[in-house]
Amino acid sequence: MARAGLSRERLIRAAAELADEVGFDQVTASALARRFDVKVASLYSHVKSSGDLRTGIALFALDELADRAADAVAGRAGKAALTALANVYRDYAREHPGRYAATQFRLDPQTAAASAGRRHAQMTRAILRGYDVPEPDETHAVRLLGSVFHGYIGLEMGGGFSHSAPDTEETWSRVLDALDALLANWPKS
Amino acid sequence: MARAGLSRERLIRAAAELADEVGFDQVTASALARRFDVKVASLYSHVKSSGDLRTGIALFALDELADRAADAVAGRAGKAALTALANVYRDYAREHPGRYAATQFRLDPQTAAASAGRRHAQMTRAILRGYDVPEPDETHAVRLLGSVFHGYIGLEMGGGFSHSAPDTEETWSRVLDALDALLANWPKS
DNA sequence: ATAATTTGCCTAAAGACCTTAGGCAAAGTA
DNA sequence: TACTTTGCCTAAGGTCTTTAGGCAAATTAT
Repeated sequence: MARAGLSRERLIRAAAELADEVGFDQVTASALARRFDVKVASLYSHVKSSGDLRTGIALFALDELADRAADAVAGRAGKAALTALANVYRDYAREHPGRYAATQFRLDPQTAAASAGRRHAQMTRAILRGYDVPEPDETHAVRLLGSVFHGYIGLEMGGGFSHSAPDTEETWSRVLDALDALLANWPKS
Repeated sequence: MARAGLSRERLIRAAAELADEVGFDQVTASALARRFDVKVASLYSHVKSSGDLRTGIALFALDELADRAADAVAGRAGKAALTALANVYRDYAREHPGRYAATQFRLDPQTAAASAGRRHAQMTRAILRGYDVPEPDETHAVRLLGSVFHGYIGLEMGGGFSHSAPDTEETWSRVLDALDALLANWPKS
């Protein structure tokens, strides 16, 4: 019987696509097996468990997203960099909702440390260099930016802004303006 | 055989407690049945489905949280109100992680409209009255506050701030300072 | 080229969960 | 006390996860 040519890489890639189509938490070993026209048990040679599969998607997405972010901030500074980074996150979430969701999958500390998480923090930090945020406050600012991006995207995708009047594009740009202003006049501690 | 005295109310209450103990997405009809020492099928007279159960928890949590929020903002204005509201959310998330998670469960528009969601938006809006945010910008500000609260709590609970230096309490208070300052000098559109 | 080994996918099976259908006994009503 | 309703039960079919053991295809060695 011909082989299907499975591999951890291919499985995770396909699982990421599946996540975008049906939602991250609907990603199931069975569905993935079906997609490869293979029996479920066959996946277990390549992936330790269902959780391991999810972890794989998360790491993949984190990495892909970090690559895009790095591209976006390269050669930009100040508000241009801020906007570019923010839009990368938001666009990624819209384009690849499943992968974006995977991005928030809780990883154990080990795995998290080895993930692209650091790169993300690093990039946000880089943006602050275009502003006058004093060094000891950097982490606070990084966390604030992370919160706003993550929070806004979460609410927007979750339909939290659905039935209110002004469209979300405008709010988004106002939010970025506000963040820019805030970083520009960072309150002296 | 003596009856267990199930009811939709009791089931949802217990499910909310279960959620806090094992996590919202580990809330399962089976686990709940076990807790009542009852067969799983018995739940289906009181609850339409597993999803219906989750919806129930979500509505319950949304309501409980809105009550706490209302208490907190009552008699306060300006920064005091802002801080109080923000802390209600954060404290609730820490005290009742499962219920807080339920709060973000995606409801269908019908159900969402009938939920306490409006009350939440209303309270955030009320806080803006202590600041000079022009009326047409209110929605933008409400969304920004929601994003920051939701985003910060999500990252903090998800361990996103775990292995960085300054403690999260300080960041939190700096974030609230920043929001206060931002609302106080809301940029003219 | 053939033999030996490794690897990949399969079948089988057991456990957990969800959900529906139909039954019997307890609670509530006539 | 007889009748009706309601609550929890058993039974059963379906999905998903995971482990164990087998056979055949691919790879490597002879």
